[in-house]
Amino acid sequence: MDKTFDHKSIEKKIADRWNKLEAFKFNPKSNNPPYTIILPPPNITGSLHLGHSLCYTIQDILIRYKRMKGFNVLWQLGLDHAGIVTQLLVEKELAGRGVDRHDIGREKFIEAVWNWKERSGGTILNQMQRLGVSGDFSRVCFTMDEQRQVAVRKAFVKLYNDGLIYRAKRLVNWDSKLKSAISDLEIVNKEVNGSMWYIKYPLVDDDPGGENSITIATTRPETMLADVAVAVHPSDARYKGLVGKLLRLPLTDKIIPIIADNYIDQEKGSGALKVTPAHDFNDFEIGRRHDLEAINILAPDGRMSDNVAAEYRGLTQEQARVLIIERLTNMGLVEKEEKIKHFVPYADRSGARVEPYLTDQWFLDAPKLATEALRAVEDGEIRFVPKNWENTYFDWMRNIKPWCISRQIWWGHQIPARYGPDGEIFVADCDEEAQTLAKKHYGHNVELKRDEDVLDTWFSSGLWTFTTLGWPNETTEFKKHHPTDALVTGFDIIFFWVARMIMLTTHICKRIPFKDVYIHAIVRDEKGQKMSKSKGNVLDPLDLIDEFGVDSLRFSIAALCAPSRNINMGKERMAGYRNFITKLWNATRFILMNGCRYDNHFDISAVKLSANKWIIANVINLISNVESAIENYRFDEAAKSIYQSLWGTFCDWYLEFIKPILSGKCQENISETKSTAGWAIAQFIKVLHPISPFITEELAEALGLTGNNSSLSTSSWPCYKLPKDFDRLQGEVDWICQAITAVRSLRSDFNVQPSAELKIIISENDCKKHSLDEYATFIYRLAKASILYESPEDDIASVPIIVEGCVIRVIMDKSIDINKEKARLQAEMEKLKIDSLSIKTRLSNPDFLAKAAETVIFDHKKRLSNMESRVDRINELLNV
RNA sequence: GGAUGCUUAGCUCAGCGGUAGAGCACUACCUUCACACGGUAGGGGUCACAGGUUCGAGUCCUGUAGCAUCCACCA
Repeated sequence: MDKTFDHKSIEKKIADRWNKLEAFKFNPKSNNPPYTIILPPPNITGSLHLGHSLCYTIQDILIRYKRMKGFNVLWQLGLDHAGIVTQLLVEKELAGRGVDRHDIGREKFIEAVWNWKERSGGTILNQMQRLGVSGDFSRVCFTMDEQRQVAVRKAFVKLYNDGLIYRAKRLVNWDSKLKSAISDLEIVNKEVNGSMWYIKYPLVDDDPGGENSITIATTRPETMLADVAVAVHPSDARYKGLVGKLLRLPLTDKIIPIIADNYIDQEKGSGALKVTPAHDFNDFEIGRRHDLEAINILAPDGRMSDNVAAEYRGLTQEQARVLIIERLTNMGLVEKEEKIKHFVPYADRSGARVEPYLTDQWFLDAPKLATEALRAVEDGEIRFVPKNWENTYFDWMRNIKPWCISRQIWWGHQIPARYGPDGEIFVADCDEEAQTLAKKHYGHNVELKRDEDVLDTWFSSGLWTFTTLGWPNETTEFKKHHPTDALVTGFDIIFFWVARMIMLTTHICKRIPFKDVYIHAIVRDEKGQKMSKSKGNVLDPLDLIDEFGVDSLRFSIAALCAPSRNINMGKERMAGYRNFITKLWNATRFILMNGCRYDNHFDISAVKLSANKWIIANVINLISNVESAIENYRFDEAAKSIYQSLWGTFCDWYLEFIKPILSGKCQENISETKSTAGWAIAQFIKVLHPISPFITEELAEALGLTGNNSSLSTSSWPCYKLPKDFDRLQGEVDWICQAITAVRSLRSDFNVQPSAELKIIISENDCKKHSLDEYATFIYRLAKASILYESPEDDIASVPIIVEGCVIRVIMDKSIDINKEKARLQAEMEKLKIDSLSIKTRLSNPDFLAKAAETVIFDHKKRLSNMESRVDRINELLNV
C-alpha cells in the first residue's frame, strides 16, 4: 500500500464492483421493512453542481445507512423535463442554426426536445454515479415518459372532476418574451430607476382646460389608455363631493367616473388612483367590485394592441410612454415628474418584464387543497427538519392563491381538455373518453379541439412521489413504499415543490407523500457568497472530486452539514478532511503491516488487556453516537464524532499504546491485541461507509472484512453490546492520558530534548489505583518516561506535578540543569509581569484612553490577559 | 412594509441553563520504524450591545444595532 491514498485508482474500480454485484438493485419481493426516498429529479438541462452533490450525498448517507441496517431501501431516481428552461435552451440551440420553432411546427420541435433529452439527460446520471449515488439506476423515471404521462392525465382528470381544477379568465403574470403565463413564484423583483408622473384628469363639467381636475400619480402612464375610473377613499376630505362625478380621460376623451373604494391609501401618490383592471392585480379586484370593464391594450408580445388608437399600435410600452408624456406635457396636464427607484417584476427564466395580463387559463384551487396540506404538518404527520421551516410553510400555505397551471409553451404535458364547437369543455384521459362525454352532452358526435396549452412543470413534479411508484396502479412499490420516509431538499423549493406535493398527494392518494422533510442548507463559497458564474467563485464538484477524491468531498459535505441556512465550502476546509481520509488510510495500513486482520470469530467479551477493553468501549460508544446522529439528520455530528474517535482516540492514543505490544515487547497480549485492532478499525470503516463509501469499501476488502463477491455496502451495520465492566476503564485510561500529557508538557517547558529519557516516580497507591503496571511500557512509549517504583536518593533533582490529586515526580535527565531552567522560567515570568504592569499603567491613563481607538484598548486587554495566563502557568510549575 | 434567521478564537462554524469547543490558520520543537496530507507542546475568546429572569446566562426573556434571506410593494 502507498503512503497516501490514491483515490483516482480506486474510485472507478469500486464503482465497477458495485455495478457487477448489482449491489443497489431494488428488490420488490423483499420482506424487510421498507425505507424510501424519492430523489428530487434534476433537470435534463443540468450538470452536477455542488448543491446537487450536497443533496445527493445526504440522501446517499441515509440510504446506505438504512441498507446496512437491514431495510429494503428504495431510492427512486428520476429526471425532470423542466418545461420552460428546456424549451428555451432547445430554442436557443435551434436559433443557432437559424431555425425558429414556429417554422418547424410543434411536432418537429418536440422531436428536437426529445433529441436533446437523449443527449443531455444521461450526463447528470453519470455524474451521480461518480458521486457514489447508490440508487437503482435501472429504475430511473422521467417526468415526461409514457407512464408518467398516463399518471399526470389521470391526476388532472380527477382534480377536474373533483372541482379543484377550473378554467377562468383572470389576470395572470405574463411573460411577453415567452408569450406564456407563468406562476408568481417564477418572478424576481428587481429595483430599477423610474419616474412617477403626476397627471391631471380634468372634470367633465368644467371648461375645457379649466382649473378643476383630479391629479393621479402613476409610473406607467401608457396604461391610462385602458383606464376605466379613478378611485378615491370614501373618507378622503380632499375629494369629498367629487365621488360620482365624471372625468374626461385625456388623449382618449373617454368619460370615466370617480368612484370610492376602501382599498385606496390616502397617503400614497395623490390619494387618487387610476383604475386599470386589465393591467393591475389590485385594479382588477376594484373593477370586479364596481363592475367595471377590463380593457386589454397589450398584445401577447407586450406591445400596444389594436385596442388603442392607431398612432400607438405596435409600439413598445416604453415608446408609447414617451409619446404619451410628450402629448400630455403639451396639453399642460403633467403636473410633475419625480425620479424614483421602484421594484419591477421580471421573469426568472426568460428575463422579460412580467405583465399582468388578462387571459383564459387553467387554475388549481390551491386554497381549498391547502386545508388538508396544512393539517398534515400541523398534526405532525409530516415533520420538517429543522422544525423552523414549518413556519415558512405555514405562512405561505395560509396565504396561498390559486395556482395557474397552464403554460402557452410546447414542451410539457399537454392539458387533457378538449373543446366542443361551442366552447364546451371536456376533460378526459384520452380521445375516446372525451368523445363519449361529448356525445352524451350534444347527443351526437362532434369534432373536438384539443387544448394546446401544457402544464406547469411543477404540476408533474408535484405528483412525483406516487407516479414514480406505479400509481394509478396498485403496485407493490406504491403499497409498501408510499408514504416515502424522507424528502431531502433545499429551502428554495419549499413553495415550488414540497408544498405542492403535500397538497396534491394528500388529495389524490389520501395519504401524505413523505414523513420527514429534511431541508438542507444552500452551498456558498468560503466567504459565504452565493456561487455564481459571474462572480467566478463556482466550485465544480467534479473538479473537487479530481483533486481531493469523492470520499473527501462527501466527508466534507457531511461535516459541514450543520443545521443552518448556508454551507460555506472552501478548498482549505476540504483539504483538512482529505487529510482525515489519508489518516484512515494510513491507520489501516499500519494495522495491516502488523499482521492484524478482521476476525469474524473475535469475541470482545473475552478481551483482557485494559487498553483493548478501552478502545472497544470507545468504538461501541461511537457506533451508537453515529446511529443517533444519522437518525436525527445530524450528519455533521456523525462525521465529527468519527473524525474525533478515529484520529483523536484511536490513532493518537490506542495505536501508540499497542505499538510496544505489536513490536513484540509483551508477547502474552499480542494475539488479543491484533484481533482487537483489526476489529476496531473494521468498525470505523463500517460506520464511515455511508459517508465515504469508496475508500471504506477498498479497506474492508484489504482487512478481510469482505470477500471477493461481497460488498461493504450490503454488509450489515455493526451491533455490539458493551460487556459489563468495560466502561469503568474510561476514568483509569483517561488518567493515564492526562499523566502522559502532563509529563510531555513539563518536558516542553523545561526544554528537555525529545530523545532524552525521563524517570517518573508514582506512589505505590496510585500505581495500584491506575493499574500502572500494565501501562509502564505505554508511558515509556508516549512520554519517553519510565516508572520507578522505589524512591531514589533525595539529592536527585525532581519536579513534581499533580494529576487529579496524584503526585507524579519527574526526575530530570542529568544533562538538564533544573535550577537553570527554573531560573529561566522565573525570568520569563518577571518580564511578563513588568510588561503587563506597563500595559496596566497605560490602560489606567486617561490621556491614553481618550486618544486610543477602541480596538487598540481591546488589543492591550487581550495581550494583558495572555500574559497573565502565562504567568499563572509558570507559577504553577514552579510552586507545586 | 411583513416575516425568519444570524452576530462565539485570525477565518468558517458547532454549542442553546452549570469549568468557553472544532476544523483550518498561527508559534516552538521533532524527518521517532502508519501517516510531514504527520507528531508533541503551546498561543489566541468584553460568546454584537443594553436591560431582565435565575444560586448560576453564549445558552431563557425584552429591547437596540448591524448583516443576511424570503414574502409583499408598479398610486
